Amino acid sequence: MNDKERRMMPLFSIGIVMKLTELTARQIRYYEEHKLIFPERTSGNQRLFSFNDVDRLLEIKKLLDNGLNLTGIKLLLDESDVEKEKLAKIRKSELTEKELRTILKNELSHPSKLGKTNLRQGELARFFSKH
Amino acid sequence: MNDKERRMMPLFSIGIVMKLTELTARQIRYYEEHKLIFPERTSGNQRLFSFNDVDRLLEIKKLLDNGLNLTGIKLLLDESDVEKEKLAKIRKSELTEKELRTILKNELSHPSKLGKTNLRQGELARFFSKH
DNA sequence: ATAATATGTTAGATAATCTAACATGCGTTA
DNA sequence: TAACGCATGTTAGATTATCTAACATATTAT
Repeated sequence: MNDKERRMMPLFSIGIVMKLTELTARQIRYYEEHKLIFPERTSGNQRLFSFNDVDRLLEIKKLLDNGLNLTGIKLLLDESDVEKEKLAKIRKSELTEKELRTILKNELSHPSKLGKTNLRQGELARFFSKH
Repeated sequence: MNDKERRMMPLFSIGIVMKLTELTARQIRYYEEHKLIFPERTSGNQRLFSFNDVDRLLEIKKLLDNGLNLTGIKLLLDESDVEKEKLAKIRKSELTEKELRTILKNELSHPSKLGKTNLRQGELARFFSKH
């Protein structure tokens, strides 16, 4: 099991997530309803959140504070996810030479957040990592 | 907030801990009853476990497999905790010269697990750390 | 053979969470 | 200004998860 999988493991009940994020249950469910997070469910239909989910909620909270609405936040986070995928692939060298050239070329014409602070590890992951 | 505090944060319901440890609720409660673990409680009296608690449960499970009984396990874990405290103090240089000399002298006559693999970071903590 | 240990199982109570509906405050727009 | 949409609050009723306590059972130690 690698870090990515660890951060995706469904671990936390909504009660804990409320404390970790200082969001209400209503808010958390509303964000799920609008497809900003995708918590797992127990066999009895209760939500189970991962580290990633909590990170995302903290990010959502911050962006709401900054005046964005849910639609904008969804766009931002989705794009951010795409960038993260790219970075992960690059790190693991899963790209062919051609793909890599395509990405880099594209990066030159439409600079994204690839490599910027935006892509550093999530708030909560840092919170719980060891160093 | 440092690592020690993070690992002590009450985060997991008993249901999650059951899955993480593959222990039954009965077993987990029994070990608490016998003072091997000390999970927190919610305001509604439901148990909340920390990383440390889960680590401890995995250790207990392993030792039971190896034929120890709860009494012996408690002794081992308690002693191990003492050693960890010593190590932590040493790391943070919270010891006077005299205390340090006392520890080292004692170490020579009654070698404990100080510094041995026994004191490496807990199973779960490693499980969830980033590298 | 009996006692102790560790765990299973059950019952009944309580806590936590779920969905769905309606309410509210606050900008935005017609 | 009135109507609307968005984000959130609140409530009700149902369901799931967890709790304690008691009794059952299998294995181990005396």
